[in-house]
Amino acid sequence: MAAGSTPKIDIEDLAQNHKNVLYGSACFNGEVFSDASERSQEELEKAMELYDYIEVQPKENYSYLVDTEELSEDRLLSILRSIIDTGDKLHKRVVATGDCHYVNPEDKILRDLYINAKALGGGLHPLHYIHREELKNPDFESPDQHFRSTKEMLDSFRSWLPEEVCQRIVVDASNEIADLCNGDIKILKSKLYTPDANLPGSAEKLREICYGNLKNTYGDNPDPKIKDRLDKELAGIINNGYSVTYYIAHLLIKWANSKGFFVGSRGSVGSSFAANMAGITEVNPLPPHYLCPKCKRLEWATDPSLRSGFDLAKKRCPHCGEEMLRNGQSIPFETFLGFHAEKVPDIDLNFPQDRLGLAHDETRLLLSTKEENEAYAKGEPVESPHVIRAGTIAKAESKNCFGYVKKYYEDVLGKAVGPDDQAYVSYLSEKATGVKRTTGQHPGGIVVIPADMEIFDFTPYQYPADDPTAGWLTTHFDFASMHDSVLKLDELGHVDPMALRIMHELTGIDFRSIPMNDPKVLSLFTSPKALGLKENRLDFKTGAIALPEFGTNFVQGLLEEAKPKTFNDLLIISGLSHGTNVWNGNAEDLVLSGKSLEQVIGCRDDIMNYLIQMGVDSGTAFKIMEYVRKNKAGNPLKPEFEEAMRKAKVPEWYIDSCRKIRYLFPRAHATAYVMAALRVAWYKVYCPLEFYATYFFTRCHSFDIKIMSGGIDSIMAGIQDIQERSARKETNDTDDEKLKSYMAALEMVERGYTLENINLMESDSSMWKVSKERNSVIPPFTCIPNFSQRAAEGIVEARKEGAFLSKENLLSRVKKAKDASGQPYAIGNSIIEALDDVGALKGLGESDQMSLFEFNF
DNA sequence: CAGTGATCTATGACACC
DNA sequence: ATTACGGTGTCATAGATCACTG
Ligand SMILES: Nc1nc2c(ncn2[C@H]2C[C@H](O)[C@@H](COP(=O)(O)OP(=O)(O)OP(=O)(O)O)O2)c(=O)[nH]1
Ligand SMILES: [Mg+2]
Ligand SMILES: [Zn+2]
Repeated sequence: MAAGSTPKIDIEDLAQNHKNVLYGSACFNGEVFSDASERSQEELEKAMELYDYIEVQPKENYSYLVDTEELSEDRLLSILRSIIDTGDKLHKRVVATGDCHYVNPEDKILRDLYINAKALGGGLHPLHYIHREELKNPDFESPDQHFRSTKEMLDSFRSWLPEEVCQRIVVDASNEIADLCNGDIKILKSKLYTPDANLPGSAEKLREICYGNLKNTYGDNPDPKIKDRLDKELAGIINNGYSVTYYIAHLLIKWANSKGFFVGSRGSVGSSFAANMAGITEVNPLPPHYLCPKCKRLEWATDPSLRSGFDLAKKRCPHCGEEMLRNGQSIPFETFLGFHAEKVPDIDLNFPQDRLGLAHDETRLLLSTKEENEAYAKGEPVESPHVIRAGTIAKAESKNCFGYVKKYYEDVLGKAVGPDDQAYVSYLSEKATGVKRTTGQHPGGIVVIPADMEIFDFTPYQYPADDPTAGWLTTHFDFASMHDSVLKLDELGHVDPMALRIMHELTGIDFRSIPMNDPKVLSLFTSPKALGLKENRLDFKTGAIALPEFGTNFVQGLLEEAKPKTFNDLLIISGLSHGTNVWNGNAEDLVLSGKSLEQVIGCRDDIMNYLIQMGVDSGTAFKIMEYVRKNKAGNPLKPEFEEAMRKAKVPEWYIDSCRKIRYLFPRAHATAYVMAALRVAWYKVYCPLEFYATYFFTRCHSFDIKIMSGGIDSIMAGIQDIQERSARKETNDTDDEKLKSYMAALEMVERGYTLENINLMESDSSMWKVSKERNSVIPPFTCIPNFSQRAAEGIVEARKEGAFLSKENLLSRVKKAKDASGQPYAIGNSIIEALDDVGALKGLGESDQMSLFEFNF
C-alpha cells in the first residue's frame, strides 16, 4: 500500500480472487496487527480468515511504535504473542517475515531518503519526519529492515520466544510456504507471436501491392536483380509474420494521403525494397541506378565508389531522350531483418505532429475487431484489447534522487549540502535511483496482439498513470520486456512532415518535387553563401542553422571539418553526428590521422558490409553490428567478436572504433533524414520567409519578441546574454530554446528580412505569418509568455469588427465576443499589459473616453 | 475588490525513437 | 569559449490568469 493512502485492491476483491495466490497478513499497518492491538479477540480471528499465512516480524521492525511511545515494548510483544497464539489456534501458518526494504544494513539511509521525500500526489510516508513534530523525543532511527539472514532472524526472535517457536516460524514455516509456490511460472513469452490472423489475406495483398508497384516503377520486365531482391525479401517478410504490419503500414500511409497529409520515413525499414514498393518508406535501398520513367530502361551505376543514386550525373535516356530518374542508396535488407530473421524489427513511421492522435486512432480502427471498435466508439471498456499502446515505467533517476538527498540533508539532518559532502551526496543519489515513480505512454509504439491470442498471454494492461480518462490503454510491462514476442508499429510524431506540409501550403510548391541534388541547397552544408547574408556578425561558416539534425553547434562543427559535397557525404555525416563517441574521440581522430570519411564507421550497415567483405561470416558480422549499435552501456566487445575480427585481419583501429561506439544509425534512417533536411533546406534557400515563419512556428518554443524584433544589435545582445549565462552554467531549457530562436532570427535579419513586432490587427493567434509586401514575418500573439490561446483567438475574433479604439475597448470587445459554438473568450488585464509592454498598443488610450479626448486634442 | 477555485501555461524530468 | 547525438511524447508540479463570489 502506498504511503498513507487507500488500499490498491479492496479486501472483497482479494477474497474473490484467491485462486493460485497466497495472501500474507503484512506489517504493523495491516489489519491483523491493528486488530490485535485495538480490537477484540473475535475480531482478530475474523480478520485472519482471509490469509494463508500470518506474519510476525523481528521486533526491530516495530521500533517506530515503541520510539514514538505509541506502544511500550512489553505491550508490543504481547500483541505479537497474541497474533502467534491466535494464528496457531486457527491452524493458520504463522511465519516470521523480514518485510525487508533493502539488502544491506548500511543501505538503510536509502530507505530513509524515500521515507522523507514527498510522495507522488504530495502525500507523506507514515514514517515521514514531519509526523515526529509533536513528539517529546523525536530523535530516533527509523526501523532497520534490511534482508536478515536466517541467523539474524532467529537471534531476534530468540530474545523473546522459546527456541521451538523460533525454529517453527523462522525456518519451518518459510520452507512450507516456499514449497507451496510453483517455481516455473513463465510470465513472459520467449518466442515471437505474429498477428497473421488479425487481417487475413494480408500476405496476398502485400504481394499484389509490391509487384504492382514494381511493374509501375520498373516496367513489365524489371531487371532480374530487382525482381530477385523483391522475391527474397517478400519470402522473408511473409514467412516470418510481417505481412500484417507491412500491409497496415501501407494502408495507414494511403489513408494519410487521402486525408491530405504525408508520412515521413524513418528507421531500419528503409532497408527493405518491399517496404519501398509498398509505400512504407521513401528510401530505395537498391544499388545506385538510372531509370527511364518512360521506357523503363534501367542502368546500374558503373562506379562502385558511388553509393547514392542521388549523386549520379544527370542523364537522358539513350532510347527515348527522357531525363532519367536517379535513385538507389546501397542498403542491405539484412539490416532490417537479419539473415535468418534473427531480430525482431518494428515498422517506424513519422506522422506530422498534429496528426499523430488521428494516426493512432486509425491504426486501432484498422486492426481491432468489429465489437472492439463499437466499444471504442461508445467509449465503453474493452475487455481484452488486441491493439494497445506500449506502456512505460518512469523511475526516480539522477535529478530526482539528487533532490531527495539534498532535502534529506536540509530537513532531516538540518544542514545544507556543503563542499565536503559532495562526494557522499553523489554516491547516495546514484544508489537511490531506480525506484518506480509513475507509468506513462510510449511515444508512438502500438503493439499488435495476435487475434487468436489475448493480451494476458503477454502482459497485464492498465491506464497510463492509472488515469481512466486517458485515450489509450497501455501494456503494464514496458515494450522492451516483450520486444521479441510481439510486433509493434512505431507511429511517432515529428515536426518534419508537419513543417513540409505547412511550407507546401504557404508556397504552393510541393516538397515531393524538390530535387535531392540542387547545388545551391547542398552548398548550405559547407557555406552560408547561398543565403546572401548582408552581414555575418557571428561569422557563420555554414548555412545549416535551423535545418533538422544539422543545425546544432556540434553538427555544424562536423560539417566544417568534413565539408560534404554529395548526398552520400551527407549520409555519412548524418550517421557520424548521431550517437555518443561516433565522431568525438573516434571517427574524428581517425579522419585527422588520414582515414577517409568512407573508411570510418558512419552507420551500422557499414560494419556488417565491411566485416563480410573482410571474410567474417555473415552471421557473426550481423551480430557484431547489432551489438555495437545497441551498446549504450559501453560494455566491452565480446571476446568471440574480437577473435572473429582479428582472424579476418580486421585492423585494430577498426576494432577499437567499434568498441567506442554507443549508438549507430542504420543507413536507411540517415537517408530518410537527409532527404527531409534537404527538402527543408530547399525552402530555406528559395522561400526564406515561409521557411522562417514555419521554423519559428513549428520548431521554436520560447521567444522574446522585443529582442527578436529589435534588429541585429538587439538580437546580438540577446544571444550574448544567454551565452554568457550559459558559460556560468546559469541557463535552463527555456534559455536554450530562446537561443535557438535568436540564432534563426539573426540569420534571417542578416539576410535582409524583417522580423516584425506583434501586430494587433495582423498577428495570428498562434501561427507565424508572412508579409510579402514588407518582406517580413509577423509573430503570433501566443509567443508572448503566458498569453493564452483563448485570449489570442478572442482578439482575432473581435478585431473583425474593426480597429480597437482603446485598451478598454479591446478588453470589453474580446469579453463580449463569442466563438463559433457560442462560448465566450477569457481575457483580462494581464493580456493588455503584456501587449502594451511589447509595444503592440501604441496609439491606444486607456479608455474610450480618453481616446475621444485625445483625438479632440 | 480580495479571495477562491478552475483552467491554462511553463518547466523539469524521464522514456524512447 | 568549449562541450557535443538530435528530437519527440508524456507526466507531475508550480505558477499565472481569469471568472465568479459575496
Ligand atoms: N538520434 C537518434 N536516433 C535514434 C535513436 N534511437 C533510434 N533512433 C532513430 C533511428 C532509428 O533508425 C529510428 C527507429 O528506431 P528503432 O528503435 O525502431 O530502431 P531501428 O529501426 O533502427 O532498428 P530496428 O530494426 O527497429 O531494431 O529512430 C537514438 O538514440 N538517437
Ligand atoms: Mg525500427
Ligand atoms: Zn527511355
